[in-house]
Amino acid sequence: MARLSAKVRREEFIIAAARVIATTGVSGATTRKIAAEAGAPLAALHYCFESKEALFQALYEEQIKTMGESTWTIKPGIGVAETAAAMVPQLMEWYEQEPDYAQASGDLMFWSHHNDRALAELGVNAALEVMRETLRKGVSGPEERKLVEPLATLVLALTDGLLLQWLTFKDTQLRDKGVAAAMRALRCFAN
Amino acid sequence: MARLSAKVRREEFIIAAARVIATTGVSGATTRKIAAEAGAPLAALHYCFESKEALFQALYEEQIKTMGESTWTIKPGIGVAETAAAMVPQLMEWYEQEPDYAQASGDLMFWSHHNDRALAELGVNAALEVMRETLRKGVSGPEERKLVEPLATLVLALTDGLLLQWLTFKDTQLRDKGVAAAMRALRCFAN
Amino acid sequence: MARLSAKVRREEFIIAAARVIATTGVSGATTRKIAAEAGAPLAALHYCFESKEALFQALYEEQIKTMGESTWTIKPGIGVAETAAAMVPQLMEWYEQEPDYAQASGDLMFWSHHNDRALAELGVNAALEVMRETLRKGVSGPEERKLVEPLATLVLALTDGLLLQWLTFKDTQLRDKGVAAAMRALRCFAN
Amino acid sequence: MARLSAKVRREEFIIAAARVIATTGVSGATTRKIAAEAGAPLAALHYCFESKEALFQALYEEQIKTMGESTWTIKPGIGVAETAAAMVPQLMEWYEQEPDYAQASGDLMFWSHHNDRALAELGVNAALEVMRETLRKGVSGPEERKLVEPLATLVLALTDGLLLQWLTFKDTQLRDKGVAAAMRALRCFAN
DNA sequence: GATGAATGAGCGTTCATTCAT
DNA sequence: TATGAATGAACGCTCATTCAT
Repeated sequence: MARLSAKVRREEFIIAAARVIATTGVSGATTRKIAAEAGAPLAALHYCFESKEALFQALYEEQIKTMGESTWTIKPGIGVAETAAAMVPQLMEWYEQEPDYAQASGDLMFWSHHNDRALAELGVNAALEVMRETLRKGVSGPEERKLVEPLATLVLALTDGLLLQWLTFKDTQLRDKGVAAAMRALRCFAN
Repeated sequence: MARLSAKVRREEFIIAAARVIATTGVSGATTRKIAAEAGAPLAALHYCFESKEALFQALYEEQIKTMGESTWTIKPGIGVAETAAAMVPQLMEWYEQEPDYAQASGDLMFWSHHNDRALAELGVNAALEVMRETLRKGVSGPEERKLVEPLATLVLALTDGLLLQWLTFKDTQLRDKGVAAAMRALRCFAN
Repeated sequence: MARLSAKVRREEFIIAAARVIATTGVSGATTRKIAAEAGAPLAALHYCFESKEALFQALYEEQIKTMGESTWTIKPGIGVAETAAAMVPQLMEWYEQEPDYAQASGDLMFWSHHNDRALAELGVNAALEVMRETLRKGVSGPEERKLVEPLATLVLALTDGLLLQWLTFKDTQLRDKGVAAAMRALRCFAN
Repeated sequence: MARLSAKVRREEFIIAAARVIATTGVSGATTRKIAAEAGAPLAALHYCFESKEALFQALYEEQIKTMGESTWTIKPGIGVAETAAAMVPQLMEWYEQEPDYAQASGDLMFWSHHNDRALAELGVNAALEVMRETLRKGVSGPEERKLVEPLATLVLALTDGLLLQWLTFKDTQLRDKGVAAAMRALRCFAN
């Protein structure tokens, strides 16, 4: 019970941290604000996490894990071109459904550059791996295998880039045009 | 310290701010660190800028301006496909030559999301406009005009996304593969 | 520093603030000086009070309360004339016994004019009410009731005015002459 | 011309200081605010005055001088009682006509306690002397001479005290009642 | 185990003042 | 002489963290 409670508390702090970072950025995300957002006493934060940095790491790691566990609606063997194309709108949709996580994820990406390069690399590598795995599921022929790697890079770059534009404008129309263009680019790249 | 024109001083603070942000991130970029990096007394910072925030804005605005003034080696009338393709390596090269500005620019992009949304939009809009203008120079036929807009979005998204990967790994080989893939994607998108 | 109840700590800061204000005036009463005077770390001040202003308010409010709780040696039914006359030396004596509070009280009176007018009015109203109440205790006949209000004003004005002179010269002889004159004026005013 | 200009400038700074002190109190009266209020460059203040303190002293001295030069409408030989009584409303009227000077004067009185005791004493002594002189003009018989000293003390104390109440409430009715009471007290004191 | 109390370090900013011209 | 430029010192305050209970 106590063990569980601690786990639950950790999770609550992580969620609160995401919300606060999404609102104020990393530089404005103080322990006080996070504790308040979590509805927990300030000292509890350091009871659950060694430091604020550790909390941010945990959040970033969780976001990486979440991305890995995300379910993609991909028809197996549909071909890498269609698979890659299908990934873009699905990712962007997830960003829209979880705007706090999307925003915080970007903030933490840059934060990790300055505070934990290994984690930063882990994050991008994890994302790349997710792309690869998903693409592999769609592979329809042996010669398509060679396309998995560059497509993974492309899909990640495109979705990151489009996320930036989305976070800036929050403009659905603009986003959809970008998504359509990205899909077409990926399709013809792979054909 | 010798008497300097306010303009020179401002510029020095801006350069120092870029370096400090590139090293520590926005959250670690304190006025004292920036002043030390600039070799100036702390009070001088507030003599030149109303606030730390104003300094960051000035830096971000300058980066936007710099991007607009960057010279592209584009052969006029070469066609939008080739133009778009040519832009990717040129931008990435600039990022490599100015790593501090590249890193700080990313940090400030997210910082502006939380502190000055108008500036954030200005930044992305400026970048998009640069892409459009450059693409227009390469337009070879009237039917290519329609491609300028989606290509601008794509080039920006791709280069932003590749910058993220580059900032994370600083791996030249990886970057070149990404650049090659992006170029191919853009070429076949436009043909 | 040992663990202290928040109440005790607050009180210590208030006393320290009174001493510092009495010495340096409000404009010289910095948080650092007050904390040093209280023998407490600077951060503790802001743990107990929201701001320096809040500490000053608390001090001023306490002084108002203290004044209300002060015990007057008044024989009931002695008549308003004698009561009013008796109040002057008693108040001046208290000022002499608590010179820091007397001085700080004057400083804060003017400080409150500029920072919290409501508090300033509260202070004077509280003082007036104390005068009224005390005078009422001395009332010996129904026709004296009408004298309570003007006497309250007069006693307060006279004691404030004499306090100013006392704070300036700290001259006991001078003060006693002033007190004697004030007593005579009040006596014959009421007869 | 230049000499005159310097003199004029000094005067302008003094007037500006009075206004700023009246508005913000001594603690909020910064050199910048005063210079701005005077419409003069900041450095000019230190060109005219050795320090901010010197400016405040000059202001306080001028206020003392002004008080000495104030013209009283006193009928000679009317008797000390009537003279004293007549002084109260005249002073209060002057306070109403020059609210900034009245407020600043009070602030500076307490400021001088902490920064220049000699000046503080000078101020009160000057005020007392003004009271004495004016009272002497009204003396109607030799036996009234003895009343000049205590009356001077009383008039000053009463007007200071009433000023405090006036500055706090800015309530004309209340002030007039206080003035009436003070006049009656002075009259019967001297008869 | 859980938390209110406490704090050293450092924050962004403003101050009165001086200096170079 | 007159002033924009410049600054050391200090300001009020908040930070992440620890400690006593």
